[in-house]
Amino acid sequence: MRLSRYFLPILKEAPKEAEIVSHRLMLRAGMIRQQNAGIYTFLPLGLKVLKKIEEIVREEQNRSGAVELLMPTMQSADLWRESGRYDAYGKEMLRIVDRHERDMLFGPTAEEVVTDVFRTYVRSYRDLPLNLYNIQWKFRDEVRPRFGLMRGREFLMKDAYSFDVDQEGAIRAYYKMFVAYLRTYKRLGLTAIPMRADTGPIGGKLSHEFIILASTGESAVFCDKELLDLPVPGADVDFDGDLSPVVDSFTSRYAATDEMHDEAAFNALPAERRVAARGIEVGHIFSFGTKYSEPMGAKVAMADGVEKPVIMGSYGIGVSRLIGAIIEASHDDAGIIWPDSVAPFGVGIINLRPGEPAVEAACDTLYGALVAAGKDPLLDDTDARPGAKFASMDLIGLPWQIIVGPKGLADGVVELKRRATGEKQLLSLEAALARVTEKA
RNA sequence: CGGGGCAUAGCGCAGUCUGGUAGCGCACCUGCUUUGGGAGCAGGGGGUCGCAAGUUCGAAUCUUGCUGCCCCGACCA
Repeated sequence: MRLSRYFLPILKEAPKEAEIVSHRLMLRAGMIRQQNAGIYTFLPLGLKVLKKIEEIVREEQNRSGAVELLMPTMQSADLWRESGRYDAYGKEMLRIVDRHERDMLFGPTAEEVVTDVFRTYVRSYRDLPLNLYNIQWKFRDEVRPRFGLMRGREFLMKDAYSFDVDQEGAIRAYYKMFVAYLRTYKRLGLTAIPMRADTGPIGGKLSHEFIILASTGESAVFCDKELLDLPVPGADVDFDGDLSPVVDSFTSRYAATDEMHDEAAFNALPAERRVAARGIEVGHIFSFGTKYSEPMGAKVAMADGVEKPVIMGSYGIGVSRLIGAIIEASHDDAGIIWPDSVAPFGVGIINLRPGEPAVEAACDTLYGALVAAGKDPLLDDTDARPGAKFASMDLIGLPWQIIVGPKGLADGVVELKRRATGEKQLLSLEAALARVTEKA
């Protein structure tokens, strides 16, 4: 993409409503535009990041064996009356009456819809296990939306739902998601720590929040330092095999949010392993048995011919929230520092002297080669001054910058800069290209 | 939902206390000079001062009501 033909409204000063760093940087970098409290337009740059995160989430869900579908944003109140949640949910649910006076709602989650889909088609234990997921916009009419994308009212969520014949199968389904989540966050450049979560009135031990550490996190968290460096399974992990060693390696170490915190257990750790920090919740998984299958009649015939309600679990990742979370975890004074996996463009090329033939030619060569290599470059071909271009490129945080100017070209070199480290080196065009396109 | 704050040009702000018909920086447009870390000079465009009533000869400024947004707390991907 050539910047002169793109839509990237960069702001020098952040609007005053933005307080936390990720919100400020997203507004300044022209990624989002607030339309209402907790409701945002995703501008082109923000949309590119959202799509990249979404795709990584999707790949890891698929790898674990979950199957994607797409459920509607508008749901019928009748389904929610079946589960008993229509009255229970409260004001967070946005309720709408259509032209025929039918009660509708903007889905805050999709247990009811997915259970309805399941009961319509699945009749036999032989069709299980099954895990259905979708990546869809949700709406929760939060009392106090805040922190930009961290707590919006309209947000993009991946929500998966598992169906099993027995508790043993449900645990297996839970473990698959547990491992898929570890892999997902790892690929996003984040260190996420699973923490035991309150299961509420449903009970059961199977509930974890995935938390990333960031000073601006919403909740206080406590954990064993060893959790920060535990190995995460590779892409070759066998999801049909025994995942409990992996899960146990995480769950056997102390980790809790403040509401689940056990001071005594925490203090039993050696002092140097105690981590007390702030955290951002980026995922939540739990197993809830027959809470929905029972009242909604989602049953399968067992081998003996008797019908039994299925055991369910649900697994959420806040996809749009992750944009904010990644920025909270990865930025400096100059702006965002994108992990390579989610960067909106792979490489930024700065043309310091648009209109000068040698510089233009070098930029065109780089641009063409990077496009061919699939690196999706952004070429700043505008006539802004060098300082402004450097500042903008640092702000939007692309992993690599190639700076092309007449002085360097006179010596046959361009400057290659790594955004994360600030490291700069003077290289020939070919060497810079090779460096940027080599496999990480 | 309790507590606090803000609303003046696209963004950041001054002006409000003490009423006299709106200003600064950035951004934007034109021209010239400039060009390796947010350029300089000159000229220019853009605002029903959140909305509505009221007080007054006169309201951004005073009064009342409303709306929107932000922050702290309780709750959530």
